Amino acid sequence: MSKKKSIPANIKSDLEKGDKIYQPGISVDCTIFGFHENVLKVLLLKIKHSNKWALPGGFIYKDETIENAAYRVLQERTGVDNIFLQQFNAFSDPNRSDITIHQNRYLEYGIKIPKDNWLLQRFITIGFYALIDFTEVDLGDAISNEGAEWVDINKLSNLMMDHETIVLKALESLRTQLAYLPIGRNLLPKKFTMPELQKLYETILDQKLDRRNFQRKMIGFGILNKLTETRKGGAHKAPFLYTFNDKKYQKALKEGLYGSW
Amino acid sequence: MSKKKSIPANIKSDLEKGDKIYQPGISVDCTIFGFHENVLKVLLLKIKHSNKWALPGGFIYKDETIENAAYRVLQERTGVDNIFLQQFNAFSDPNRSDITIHQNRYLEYGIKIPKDNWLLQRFITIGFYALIDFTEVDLGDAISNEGAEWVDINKLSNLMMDHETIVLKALESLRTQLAYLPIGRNLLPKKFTMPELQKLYETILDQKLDRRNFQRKMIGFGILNKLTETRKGGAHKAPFLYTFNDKKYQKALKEGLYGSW
DNA sequence: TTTTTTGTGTGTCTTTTCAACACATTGGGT
DNA sequence: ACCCAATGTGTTGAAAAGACACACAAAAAA
Repeated sequence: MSKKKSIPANIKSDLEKGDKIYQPGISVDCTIFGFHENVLKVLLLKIKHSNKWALPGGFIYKDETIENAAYRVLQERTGVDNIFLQQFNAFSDPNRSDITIHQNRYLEYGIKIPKDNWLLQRFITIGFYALIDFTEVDLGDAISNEGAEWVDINKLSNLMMDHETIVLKALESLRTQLAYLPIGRNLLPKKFTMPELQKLYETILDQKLDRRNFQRKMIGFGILNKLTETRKGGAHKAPFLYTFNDKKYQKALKEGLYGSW
Repeated sequence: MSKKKSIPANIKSDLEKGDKIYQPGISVDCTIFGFHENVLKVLLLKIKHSNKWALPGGFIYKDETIENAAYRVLQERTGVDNIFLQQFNAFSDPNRSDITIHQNRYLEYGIKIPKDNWLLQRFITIGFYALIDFTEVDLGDAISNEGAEWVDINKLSNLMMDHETIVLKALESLRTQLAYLPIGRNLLPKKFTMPELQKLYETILDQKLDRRNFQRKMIGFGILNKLTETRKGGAHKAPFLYTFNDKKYQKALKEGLYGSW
């Protein structure tokens, strides 16, 4: 048995008055994608006293939209502002919840959650996925006391509840969107090279692309600014740096990269 | 004042015990698309004692998925079995609800809904869209006592709450999916002609398509069976009839019409 | 300093796809 | 029997996609 610790005020009030301030039975969960060292990663939270991992998620205040709730969660966890956020699916398996997670969380403070407490109800969760510039996130700082880590999308294991399903569905949605929407603006640093952008695409799509055709296609989209600078320091010929043309990028986000039919 | 009518048992129990049997604060709303006389239509319900229209929707039982709830709603309203159903968005504007609609509904029976009743809470709704063979729906039969009507997608008016927003978003999703998924299987009768299929596409996309290129493209997808029969009776050359190849159609639904990159 | 290594920049050719168009065919109307 | 209008089918040129070759530059090795 662990020694009783004093319970933080917000955790206590969530338990006792959560049903008054939150929309009951609904939550948001965010699959946060980041790109680092040529690997696509998702931000996961370590659950205390357990070997399981969870997606950052939260509840919805009675007077806010789910989009706002998702953004709030992202802000709290990453501190980043420049985020692409996209709702993609609601998950509603009646058995998706795992009440032991909540119970263990409060057991730490010597509290047993009453059976009829709102936290132990069935929850339906709205899945969002977010694209974030890995380099702007400071895990130690903005993240809560529970451990947080970027996990390789291909090495997921021990996710709680249906969170692995959610991540995989998020990835599927991202891949689909990649076909007709520009991405990268939020996953890469301000300045980046063409090979870096290509690696990002290859990683998300999980397939090799032809270097020269990729470049021609990307430039054809007309959303890039080629800079005169190059990225020195690499072991070989210095590639040019690019930035996204914000105006045209936004336009492409609205209208799509192709004109459809 | 209208004379009090006796209240149906299920309506009464919904009010009194709805919070016990339904997931609170969540609903599903279905945008049901049908295609008739070269017009894309949605199935709307007339709200009693009001000039407003509503999407068919419903609540979610505590032990069912939202997909199941949506399917249940469709079954109740259309009686049709062969339905393509797709979740596309959750709508969560805190002010989207309109409690007067519920109140008026119960006022008919002389009942005033208590302020704290679950029905008057804020609701978040999950939007589904459905594709249905117009010819298989019998409005008079399966539909509830409130009037139901197929309404031209271009002539929407007086929809309650945010239901017009939901319909438009559904249409947008349908258009997007059209680009990489086969549709038609559920919107057209078993046998159909190429011109009919083309009209469907033109209507959804709201643009003219070249007759010959369209045919080549469709056949190229490999999801059609060309029959030896023709559709006689038209004033001109009899077009061939087609059916969908169910096996290949299902495969295309899973994998998409193109192989992506 | 010179050479080697290797990832990057750019051009060309071929193949495939897409888009525009022309003519023959057929069923019903007159 | 003839005409009309919509359907069936083929062709052609333009555009996009895919495959490939060679030149260049920065760091590392010699």
